[in-house]
Amino acid sequence: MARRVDPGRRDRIVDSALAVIAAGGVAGTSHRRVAAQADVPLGSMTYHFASMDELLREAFTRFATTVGDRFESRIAAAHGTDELVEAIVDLVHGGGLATSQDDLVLTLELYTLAAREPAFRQITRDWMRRSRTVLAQHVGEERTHALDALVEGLFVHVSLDPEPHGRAVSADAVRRLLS
Amino acid sequence: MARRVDPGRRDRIVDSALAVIAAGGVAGTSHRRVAAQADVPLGSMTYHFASMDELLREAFTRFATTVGDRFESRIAAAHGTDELVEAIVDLVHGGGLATSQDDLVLTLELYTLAAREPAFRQITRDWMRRSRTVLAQHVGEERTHALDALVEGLFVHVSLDPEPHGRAVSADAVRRLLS
Amino acid sequence: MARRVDPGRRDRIVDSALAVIAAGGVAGTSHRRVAAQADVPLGSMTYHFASMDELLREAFTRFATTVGDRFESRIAAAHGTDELVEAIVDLVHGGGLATSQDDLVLTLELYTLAAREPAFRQITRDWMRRSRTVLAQHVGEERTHALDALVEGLFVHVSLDPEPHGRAVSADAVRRLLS
Amino acid sequence: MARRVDPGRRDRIVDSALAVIAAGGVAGTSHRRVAAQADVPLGSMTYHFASMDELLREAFTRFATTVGDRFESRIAAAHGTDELVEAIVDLVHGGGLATSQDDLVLTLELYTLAAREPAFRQITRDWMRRSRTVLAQHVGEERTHALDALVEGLFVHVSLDPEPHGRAVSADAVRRLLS
DNA sequence: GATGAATGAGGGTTCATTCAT
DNA sequence: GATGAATGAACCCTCATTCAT
Repeated sequence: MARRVDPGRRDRIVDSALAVIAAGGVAGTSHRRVAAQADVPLGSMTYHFASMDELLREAFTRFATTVGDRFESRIAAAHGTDELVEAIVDLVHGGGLATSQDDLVLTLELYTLAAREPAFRQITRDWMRRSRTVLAQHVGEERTHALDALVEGLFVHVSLDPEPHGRAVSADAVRRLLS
Repeated sequence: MARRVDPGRRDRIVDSALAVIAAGGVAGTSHRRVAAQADVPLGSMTYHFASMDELLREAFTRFATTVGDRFESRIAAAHGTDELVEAIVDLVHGGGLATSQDDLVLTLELYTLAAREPAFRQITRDWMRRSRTVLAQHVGEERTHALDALVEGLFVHVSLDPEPHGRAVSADAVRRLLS
Repeated sequence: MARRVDPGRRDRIVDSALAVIAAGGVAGTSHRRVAAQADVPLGSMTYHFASMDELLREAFTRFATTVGDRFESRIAAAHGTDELVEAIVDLVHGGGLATSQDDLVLTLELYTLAAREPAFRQITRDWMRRSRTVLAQHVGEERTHALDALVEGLFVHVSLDPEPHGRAVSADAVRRLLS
Repeated sequence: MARRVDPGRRDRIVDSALAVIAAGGVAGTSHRRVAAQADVPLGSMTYHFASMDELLREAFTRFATTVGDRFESRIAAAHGTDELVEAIVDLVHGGGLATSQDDLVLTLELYTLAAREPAFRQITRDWMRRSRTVLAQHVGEERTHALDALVEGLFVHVSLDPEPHGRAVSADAVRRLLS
């Protein structure tokens, strides 16, 4: 059956889990489907991850880290208000918070889990904290809460609205919170 | 067996579905569980609702309408900027968008479905439109997008953050978008 | 797939469970094996019995009742000490407590479960009580405990010993407890 | 990793197996559980014992020897009928055949295996023979069968009955078989 | 119209055993 | 010699849906 030696298998399973979640939601995610996606025997799943929950936690932690990285590098590279506004608008309008519909799905699936289970709320809390820390490089710390929330809201609305509002609307709103 | 005459059964099933979803998520929702919650025979489920999807659509439509009603009545009752700000802050901080953790869960479950399935995106779109229509009573229509997005973002952050920001932060942000 | 109408299916499953237990022990009993034995779809198992435990409880209850019936009718038919002794010796030496090796296996499997789980101890307790009630028709109630225990021990030893003791040994012992 | 040098590991595995069997029955005994109990690597199990069956045989052999030792020393120490009766009653009523509920479980699990598999019947046969040999120090050999069987039955009934009979009942019965 | 009974598919998980190291 | 990693089979159970009544 070959494949007995397969380093990086754990990693591949985590990535496959994210792909499966993006395609069918957490509800549609099963050991069997993830195993197929990762080209790994079914028995290998619970060997590497004690339970489905553990796999989900690891997958979403990786996801939050990835998106957080994009957010951080884009925001950190901005200098001055104008560049910051542009960076945020880019992130919201398809530039980083979600590079595909998959990212939107994953974000919302994570929030949904977080709303029900404390273990996942830890992940979203860390994610939010990190975002605010990055924003605090440009704004007073007391402003980061509202700014981050606005980014959140704009992102969700742009993503879910079939006729989303334009970049100018987002830019104007951001600028108001910064002024 | 009693209960053969049971008007309002459809309604009760829909409400029960929302209760079950709030408790265990869409993923944990099954005909069996909803039937048990509604005290209705299992066979009755597929009789009243052709499929699970149909039941979910109806349940979330009702939910969006209920929350939308609360939003509308609170916003419509406000006169002048100060009252509007206070109304919004109330809604965000536990006053109407979510009267319990259940409402948060239901909101996010709906968004999650909407991100993946167009049929549910229709529900969120109508909900967002209605919100903006209500807000347009106070603000120019072009401002409603950003304002509604901010409300969204503040609500999610307040709800998911173990140490949420205070009312003053929300009030200040709202005021800036209104000015 | 025919077979949609199948009265007596529950009964057949219980009997099949006993057959499977006798063949491979409780440890070797699975829904699959019982379903195959009963010629019933696998899904039918947990429909009729909420859990494996419930099936086991019902199966062993039936078994205890069956053996108890044999014990009762044989003992009740005896008149006078001589006939009673002969009845007991018959029962012990292949005449009723176990009509086959299967009955021995089932008896011991039941005792084993009873030793670990109170739910099954209820079954053995009822069985023991019934035996003593029957014996009390011939002996003072205070003697039934020891007599029943002796029957138990003789039965187990006869059954497990590759070179079991003869009927005379059993008859003598019983007679001593009766005198 | 430590533990590479670990004499007595085989012994510890056997003892752990008995502990696991006592806790969850033979049915609930697995390599994994025994390995965990013995604090031994899983791979070590099939290295030391070719199969589960071999481990079970060794474990139950040890168990039968242990209980047999207790039986022997208690019986051998008795002088005269009165002391013998008291020794037996002690053994039956919590004094040696079972020093805990675990011993009862193990005894019955062994009988159950013996009823189905000849390899284990060898163990019970040797155990019974040894018991009779010890009893033969006090009684004519032809009486040991019935006496041992009575001990067996009294022990099981005392152990499984929620309201077990008293010591006097056992003492009287034993005395009758001795007279 | 309404429902209890039924079922095949699939769920997560545990397992004894194998094998490369 | 000893073991961590791996796996395919089997485990119990839940499910949406169908169907005879």
